Amino acid sequence: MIKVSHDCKTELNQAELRATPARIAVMKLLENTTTPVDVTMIKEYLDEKNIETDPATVFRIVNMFQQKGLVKQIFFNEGKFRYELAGKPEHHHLVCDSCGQVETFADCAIPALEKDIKKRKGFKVTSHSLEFYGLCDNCQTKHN
Amino acid sequence: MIKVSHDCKTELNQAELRATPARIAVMKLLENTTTPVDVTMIKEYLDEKNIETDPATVFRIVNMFQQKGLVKQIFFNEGKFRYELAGKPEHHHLVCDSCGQVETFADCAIPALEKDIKKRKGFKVTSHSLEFYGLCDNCQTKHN
DNA sequence: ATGGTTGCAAACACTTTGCACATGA
DNA sequence: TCATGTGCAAAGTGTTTGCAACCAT
Repeated sequence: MIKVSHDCKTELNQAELRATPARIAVMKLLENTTTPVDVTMIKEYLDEKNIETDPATVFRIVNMFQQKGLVKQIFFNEGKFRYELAGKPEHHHLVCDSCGQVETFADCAIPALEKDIKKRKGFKVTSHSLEFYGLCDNCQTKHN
Repeated sequence: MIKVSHDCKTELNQAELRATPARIAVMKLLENTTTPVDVTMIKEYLDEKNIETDPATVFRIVNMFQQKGLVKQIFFNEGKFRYELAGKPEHHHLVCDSCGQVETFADCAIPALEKDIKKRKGFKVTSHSLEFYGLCDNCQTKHN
């Protein structure tokens, strides 16, 4: 029983959030994009869809989504946050320093590391961030 | 031949930077601290040492240091950058969500992962960031 | 002496907040 | 209806920049 297309409205209501046009559109964007997006990108998307908003509202939306556990904040050393849908299978990002393209990479050895950290440091890991920076396949051939 | 205490002045000159009081002090702070520091913390340290500066100068100093490869920018999901001396052995940070204390953790499996990434994605990793968030030993007993 | 550095003030980018108005349930 | 959301404007951070004065080399 595969649910191909989410019903954003219901999804929002389940999170105890009212389904406003802006929120529905942000949900849709997040569901259809593979790269984490920042507030400016979201705003541009809303503009395209002729949904009037201002940045403050977009910030409020993503913050609320985050609080409800719908999205995850990501940081790429750009001085601003990006957001992606939470609940995706564990994965990390490969950020190209040259073209900015973002690939994803699953399957890493972190869970084992976390156990090790607990054992050796007594520190209980609840989350982590792991991003890789470098050159994507394309940019390697272009530039060197 | 172990060099116990660095000569910050020489070190700066080697990096083609003039050894000003502020820069020397920042070098010293970085050498004597185990936790990555942000600009505000640096500024406070300089105040204590009665070295007049303003934040713009501190930003210029850390940016210049970074450009010269003397320091590394670190991000802890706080909305601002921290800095630590570059050239330390590879390690990662354990950031306590409760008290903010930062421990370090060496020896992780990333280098092997990077090879895997190159093989599977063609992406050439030049750097990565890996931080863990959770509860330090102390805060686990205090809060739960 | 002179070019790298700094202080100050102003500008920027990103993000948050207060309040009156609008709207989804 | 009425609590929840939004628009607008203003303010709060963190960071960068232009320019004249300053100081390390």
